[in-house]
Amino acid sequence: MNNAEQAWADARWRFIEAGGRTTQSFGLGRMIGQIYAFLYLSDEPRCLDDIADGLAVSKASVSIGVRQLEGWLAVRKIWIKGDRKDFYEAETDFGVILRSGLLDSLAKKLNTAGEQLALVESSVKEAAAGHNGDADGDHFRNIAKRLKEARKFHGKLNGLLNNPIVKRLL
Amino acid sequence: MNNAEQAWADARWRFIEAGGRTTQSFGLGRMIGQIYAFLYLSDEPRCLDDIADGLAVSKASVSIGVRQLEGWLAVRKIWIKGDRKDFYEAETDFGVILRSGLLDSLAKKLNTAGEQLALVESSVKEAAAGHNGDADGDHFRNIAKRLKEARKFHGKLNGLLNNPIVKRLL
DNA sequence: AAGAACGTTTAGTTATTTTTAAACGTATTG
DNA sequence: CAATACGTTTAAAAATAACTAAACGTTCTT
Repeated sequence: MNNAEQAWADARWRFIEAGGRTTQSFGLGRMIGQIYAFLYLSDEPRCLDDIADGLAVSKASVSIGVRQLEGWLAVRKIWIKGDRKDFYEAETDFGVILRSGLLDSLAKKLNTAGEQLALVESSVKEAAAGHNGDADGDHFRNIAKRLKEARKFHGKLNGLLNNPIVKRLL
Repeated sequence: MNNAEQAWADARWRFIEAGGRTTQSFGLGRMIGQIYAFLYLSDEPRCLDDIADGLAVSKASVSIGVRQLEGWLAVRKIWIKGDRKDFYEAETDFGVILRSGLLDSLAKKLNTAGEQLALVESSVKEAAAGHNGDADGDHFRNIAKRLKEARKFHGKLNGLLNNPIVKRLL
């Protein structure tokens, strides 16, 4: 391998590692980013073994990671006739990934958070009702007020995530 | 503890746990969400020991977690005269937290990702230049094209994060 | 100045997550 | 139908992250 080739191999590997660190920092695990980066730097589809070899990890890890990526539409399964292997290629349109994959899961998390808010809010209202006029009542009513604000913000965020203008910007 | 009180204690604890799970799912760790939820349901500032007792964890964990939360402006240190303890209260304006804390760190991550993109892009361009006309050259030029698109998207995202309209919506 | 009350750091432990090797199931080939 | 080539599952190992107890350094109190 000559100098130029080595330089490219180095750059490529650093990019893959950076991808891994990035997804890691979002709590998605290292494999996800590494696999995606690997496929992103391939202009032709790759099979599981290619990926596993390329990243020096087990095929099992790749199998799991690839499935996750597929769920987010970050990666696409390619059928090559005459070959039994599953091939994968990276979705290069980040807008698709963001909209269909990541923002979706964000919206879901936001939703369960909202449910928890509603639960505790109704509970604190009940508590407040049971302490009408006394000092503890003030305590509960204060908290109820906060929770109401929180729910308002929750709605605002939800709206933003579904805002067509914002979506268009991606 | 009577029935109503027990119901409130339960709801409260479930809320705290849900907070922990939420931050966990974002890769921020469980403590962060639990501490924040605890303070959020207190209408008066709490010291480290209060929090540690309330969550049944060590003071060391709380000390670390609280510092993290402070960095995001999600929690504020309160000085109560005549008391040497540090008290903390939750920032109840989620807009502040999002803008000053979370989006900031998101922007930073986006930025380092952009740097990596630029690095690998310049490297692939060099590689392409070294293979002018041959088949490998096409390979490199294909990848270069992708990376250019990626950088474009990166810029778009960056713009969105700094978009005043979006900021106003929070 | 000694003692007590803090918050922080750190070294070690525990818990969790990630990764792997091997077993497995299925489809394909000879 | 036996052998091979796959992708997936799973149980265990390895790596990582979270958490704690104890030691520490400060600041306050007496």
